[in-house]
Amino acid sequence: MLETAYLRSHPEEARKRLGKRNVDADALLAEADRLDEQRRSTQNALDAKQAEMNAQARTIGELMKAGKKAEAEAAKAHSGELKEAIAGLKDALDAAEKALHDHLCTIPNVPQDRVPEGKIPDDNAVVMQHGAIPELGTGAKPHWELAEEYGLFSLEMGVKLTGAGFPVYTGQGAKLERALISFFLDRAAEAGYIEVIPPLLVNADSAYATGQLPDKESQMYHATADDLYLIPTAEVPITNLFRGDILGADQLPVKRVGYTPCFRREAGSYGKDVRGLNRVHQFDKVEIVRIEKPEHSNAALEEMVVHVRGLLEALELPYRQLLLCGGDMGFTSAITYDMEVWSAAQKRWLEVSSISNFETFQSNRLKLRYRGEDKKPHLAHTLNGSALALARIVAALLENNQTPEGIRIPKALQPYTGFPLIVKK
RNA sequence: GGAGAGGUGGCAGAGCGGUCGAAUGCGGCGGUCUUGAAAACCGCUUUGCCCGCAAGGGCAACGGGGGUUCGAAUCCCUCCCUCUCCGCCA
Repeated sequence: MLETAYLRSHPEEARKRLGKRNVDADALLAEADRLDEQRRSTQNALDAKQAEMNAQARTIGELMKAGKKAEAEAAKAHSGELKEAIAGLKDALDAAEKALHDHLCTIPNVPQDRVPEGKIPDDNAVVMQHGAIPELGTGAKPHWELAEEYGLFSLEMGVKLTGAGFPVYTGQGAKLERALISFFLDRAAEAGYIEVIPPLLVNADSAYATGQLPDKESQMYHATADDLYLIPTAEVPITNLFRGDILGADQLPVKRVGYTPCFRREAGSYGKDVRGLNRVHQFDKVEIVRIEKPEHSNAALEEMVVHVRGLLEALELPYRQLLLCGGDMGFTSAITYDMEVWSAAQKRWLEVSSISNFETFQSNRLKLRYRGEDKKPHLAHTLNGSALALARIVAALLENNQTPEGIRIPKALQPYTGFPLIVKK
């Protein structure tokens, strides 16, 4: 959620930056301005009445103490209408605050200046590309066929247990999954991220604070008996760890990493996007989260990108880095890089990481602050990135490394799998 | 799931319905003293919103919500949470 203070102090900048989104920036900001103005004038009126009320109560207290009963009673006479006025203003203030808040919830974060213009994924900028695109011979198989052949995972088994989109990993496939998780966690630890194993269910307050609620409710599984939500990403519990905190300047930066399964309903998806592991309802992901001072958040973003590139290079996967255009960015982000790996049999790029700087958009809802040089609390910047999302990495690894002898495991991963080659069962 | 206890400032812990945003202790910050440090002593030390260039001022907040009252941290209702014991259990 954007800060009204920012909108008031930088109206032109906000309008310009928001203009890169597929939204009517002028209308959204004008309405925000109007509602904010209304809220403040109501607040002023209420404050004045309450000050009056307080003064009167104090007077009556003093009269009572002095034993001037009659005068005290007389002073009470006026209080009825004051009370009524206050009640009315309170209702008006609640309504004004709610209207403003609801409206602010519909305004996406303002993109940074370097975010490219554009409305669709084709407008994203390719920042860099790394690694040769492998040419597989004829007979190359997509990962879902390889999975069957080598007994690595089964979506059919998942259907029996749960429903579509819940893979069951078996044998070397299960081992590969576990190896990747350990590998990613170890690399993050080396980079200074402290590991966290959070709950997989969160309450509505948490889901709200990181922005999954109210707008993306349909993305999450909801355990209604206890009113808890299955996390769609570790970002939710890990970022919420710091909800409401005021961190000391010496506590920054905060660097956390967490492995969790992620649960997504993915309502409305269909077609080639959902074949095999391309899009599933449950997948494993290692997520890195950072809390930074504003002046350092963009440098932190680049550090995260370098970290993720290192992972992809260690896995010997061809990849490219995109800078998302204004129209394709997530609602809460100020700037996002996507990392995509080449899936050689499908001959397409698969998104395996999204690395974003949210600036104060999330921390405003989280009320996550740090104490600045001036000893006062300021909203911190939050960032996160996948490092990495497992299912699609597995898909690319299987496809790109298939050979007549079996599926080759990248060297860096072999200490974790314990085998250099996936062979037929 | 059953029974009981409790939710106050960073922590601990007070608080007759009337200047209580809140005693006191600890912690933290600044200062005096000291060659330095410790100790001792003195002062400061919550957050949000609003008005203001600032100085400063106003309003709100003692788990959440509602009620009683001229006035509530203090009384009533309700919800939530935590802890202890019992049951069940990886």
